[in-house]
Formats: sequence, structure tokens, C-alpha cells
Amino acid sequence: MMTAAAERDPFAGAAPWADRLLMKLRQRDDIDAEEEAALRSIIEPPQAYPARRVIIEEGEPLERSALLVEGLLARFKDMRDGQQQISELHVAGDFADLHSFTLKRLDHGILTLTPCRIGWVGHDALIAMFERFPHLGRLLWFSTNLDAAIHRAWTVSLGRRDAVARLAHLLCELQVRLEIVGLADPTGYPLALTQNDLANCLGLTSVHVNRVLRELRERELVTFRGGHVTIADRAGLCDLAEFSADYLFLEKRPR
Amino acid sequence: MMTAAAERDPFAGAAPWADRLLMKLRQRDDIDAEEEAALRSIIEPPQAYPARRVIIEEGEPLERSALLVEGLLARFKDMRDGQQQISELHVAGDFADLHSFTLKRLDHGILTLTPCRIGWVGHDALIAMFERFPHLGRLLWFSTNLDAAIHRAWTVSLGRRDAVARLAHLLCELQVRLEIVGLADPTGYPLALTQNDLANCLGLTSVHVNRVLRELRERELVTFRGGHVTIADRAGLCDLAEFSADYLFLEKRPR
DNA sequence: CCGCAAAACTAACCTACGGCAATCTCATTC
DNA sequence: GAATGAGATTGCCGTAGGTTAGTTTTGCGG
Repeated sequence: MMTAAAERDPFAGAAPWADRLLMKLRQRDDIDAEEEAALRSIIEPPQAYPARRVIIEEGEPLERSALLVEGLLARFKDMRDGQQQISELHVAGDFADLHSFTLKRLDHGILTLTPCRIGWVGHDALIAMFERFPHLGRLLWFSTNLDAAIHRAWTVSLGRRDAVARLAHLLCELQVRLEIVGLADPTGYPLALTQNDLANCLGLTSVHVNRVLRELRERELVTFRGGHVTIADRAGLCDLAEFSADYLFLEKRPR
Repeated sequence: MMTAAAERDPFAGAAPWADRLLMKLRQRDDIDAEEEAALRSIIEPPQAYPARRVIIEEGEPLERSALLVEGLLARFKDMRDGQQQISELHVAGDFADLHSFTLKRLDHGILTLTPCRIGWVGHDALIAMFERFPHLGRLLWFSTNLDAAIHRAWTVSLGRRDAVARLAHLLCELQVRLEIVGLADPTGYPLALTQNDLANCLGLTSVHVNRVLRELRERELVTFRGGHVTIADRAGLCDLAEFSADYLFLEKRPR
């Protein structure tokens, strides 16, 4: 069953690289077939990028946004003294820099942490789509506000949780976000990060992340080894982290 | 000169409580007279709230958003052990919880730190306005993305700056944000916060904030006393904080 | 002008995490 | 299968900031 939009665009209706984005959005609101086709049609076929490549430089003028199709991306900021802070991790299905649609440039860089596939979307195509489907505009606005909610959760972690709870909280967050897009099962998920990457997310040093990982392992809560997170005691982990998924807005509602 | 929208609504064209919001938005993009009238017309006359009142509870269903007309608001989260973390401060002219337009509830509470005046805006009125003026929709989307950029700056502070630089950075941020809405002169600004409030922003204790304020005073960079921030050496302060206003997106551009 | 509470300030001590350096593990390449 | 290098791991010690427990100052209602 093809919609009008789908017939005009040879990619629409197909474009499987938008699948995880749709899973993510449909967790929060209904999207009808016409909207789906419109959304799929504006996302260009994904391009591959190697790990550890800065794909968007801080300040660079932007006329398109990046839909992460596969891999892990980080929003990061480098300090004078060589330290780095990551302000958000992005998983498949995330629009990593939809913020640039209104900001026109970013206040931070975006970096691949693993090999990635990215489908670009032109800002002009977004404007056209929003004129026809204001509801999709609100949904993507929602998704940037969801990023802001994640930022706030990280702020709370960095400000008020100790290193153990902070790491536990991050692992809980990723568990939920990856489950939504079908990349985690209830016992854990693949996570191709180094301990140093985790340190850059958590405002710690890699040495201390190592100590904390050992503690979490010894307390039989989680194991992170060989690029895989195995959650041994989910309830215990959430409790330690004071984690609640409320800030991820998983309920389906008209937005 | 009255526009069509202004003639329909007795408050439009007047509604001076939207002045600072307009100053803030016009710093980033042009707004024509018709848009201005539409925006003014949907903001209800401000209501007064005393200091230290939670005006929005975490999770509460929301059908309107708060434009801060006067005073200081905080987005906050309380921890099990009684600690509090503030994830953003809002000054006059800020839409404090425009995020709830798409989120429908908040992942945090909103609290008055000083006596405040707030003009409420119904979400239905926003939808109607956006249908007629998509450009205003993008501008307000921009303003939620600006909040996200501020969140990221705080994340970097909390993760990678020591207490002195962290406090200095916050004081720099407020200087710029208050200047935009005409509430700071180049030498400083009124700031009716306690040292404990600052501690809750910075992930510190009030005791340590006190020590750090003394250090900043002794280094002749800033003084915070009697609810007023006096900047003695702006360049030195920015340098210490590694502060750049880039993340506040002060340039005027079509959004 | 007094009495009171909240906030500011100080000092002595304590601890979570950083800094540094050495060693270990493991995957990759020739 | 030896050589290499990135990342993981551990131990020791230093320090930024927390904790506790005060004292002092400020603002304010009566």
C-alpha cells in the first residue's frame, strides 16, 4: 500500500535506514502511513564513517542534520588542557544534531566512537515537510527536547552522584534507550566504548572508571567487558543509580 | 500602528510583559510586527509568585508554559538523600518550560528562587500561532535548543572544571544572558541568590562555594555580596573560566 | 531599638577521586 | 609466533572538595 508521497519518491516506503528512528518516535506518538512516507523520503541513503572521526566540527555552518543509522556518536567538547567532556551519547535511531536545524551551527563537536552509518537530511527538506505535516515538526521538536531531558539527567549525575552511581546510571540509560530501538535484550547490550570514553562521559579519569567497573562487577550488578554490558541485577543497579526512566518519556501521547 | 491581530486582541500591541522575550528573540532573528502582535497576544497577564515556591511539580500534566517576566527560576531535581541539583537558571524573558509543549510533563520541578512574575501561555494557543506563523514555531524551537546548549555548557563545567572555574563560568553566563534582556550593565548585575542556591547549580556545597567566592574576590576578579555581582576583571574572569559566549548563539540569522 | 532567623563565614578534619607510573592483556600485523 | 601498540588494571600517594560544628553577620518584624 503506497501513499501519494511514496509514489513520488522512489525511496519512500522503502528506506529501511529510517526504521529505528520510526521505532523511537512511535514509542512516543502515532505516525500515520503518509507521515511515515514523508519522513522516510527526506533521509538520504546512509554513508559510512570510520570510528574516532569528527564528523561535525564545533561552529561549522550546517545545512543538514545527521540521522545515526548504526554505531555510536558522541557530542563532545575539548578543553584547553586536553581534557574532553562528552555531553551526550547517541545510538542508532537518534537524530544526532537536529539541534542545528534551528541553531545553524553547533556549540560542540560530533564524533564517531565506533564505525557509523549516517543518513543526512537537508534542512530545506525538513522545512517543506513541516509545512505539510506540522505534527511531524512537533515530533522532531519533541525529540530535541528529549535530548535536553537527557542532558539534565547527566547534569544531575555529574553534580550529585558519586562515581559508582554515575556509571550505573549511564549503563541504565543506555539499556533503556537501546531496548527501544531493538538493540538490547533484557540482560544487556553490546557497547563498543573504551573505559576512557566512559570517563569522558562521566567527568572521571579512565583509571577511576576502571576501579568503579571492578566494584560494580564485584557487587554482582553489571559487567562491562569485551564491548558488552551484561546486567546481572537490574533492580539493584537501578536502585544504586537512583534511576527512573521517567526522563526518557516512553509513554505514547499526541505531541 | 496596529496590526490585524492586535485589533482583535485588546492586549496585543500592549502586553509589555513580553518585552524581554522579544529582546531575547530579536537578538537571534528578525520578528515582524504581525508576528510580534501574535506572540504578545497569546501571553496572559503575569501572575505573582513568592520566592521559594515550586510552581511546577515533576511529572505533573501540563497544558501551558511559563514565560518568566521578572525574577529568577530554577529547574531542579531532588535526590533521595536530600541533596538538590539545579540544571538551569532562568532569567526574565525566558520561557522556562516551553519544553512541556512537546513533552506534556516535565522530568524536573520548577522553583522560584526570588519573587517572580509569570505570564502563562496555553499550548493550544501556541499550536494555533505556529500554524499561522511557522517561523515563530522555529524561533521558539530555537529557544528550547538554546536551553539544551546551556545544559551542555553546564555538563562540561560539572565534568571538567574545578570549583573556581565552574563558579566563574556561571557568573559569566549570567552576565551575558542578563545583558541581552537589559538587566546587567558591563560591570555586573543584581543576583538575589543564596550561596546555597549557587552550590545547587554547581554540584558543590555551600561551604565550598563560600571558600571559592572568597578566592575570586581576593584574586580581584568578581565580588558577589548583598545580592549583587560586581565584575572587576571581565577578561580575567572569562579566561579563568575558559568562557566563550558561542554557546549562547547571539548572532542574528534567519531561523 | 530589640529579638530572631536565615544566611554568611571559618576552621579542623576526612575521603573520594586524580595523578602518575608500572605492569598486564589481547588483538593485529608481518 | 614475535613484535607492536592500544587499552585494561593495579598501587601509591596527593589534593580538591565534603563534613561537621561552630561563630558572625545581615535583614526584618514588632
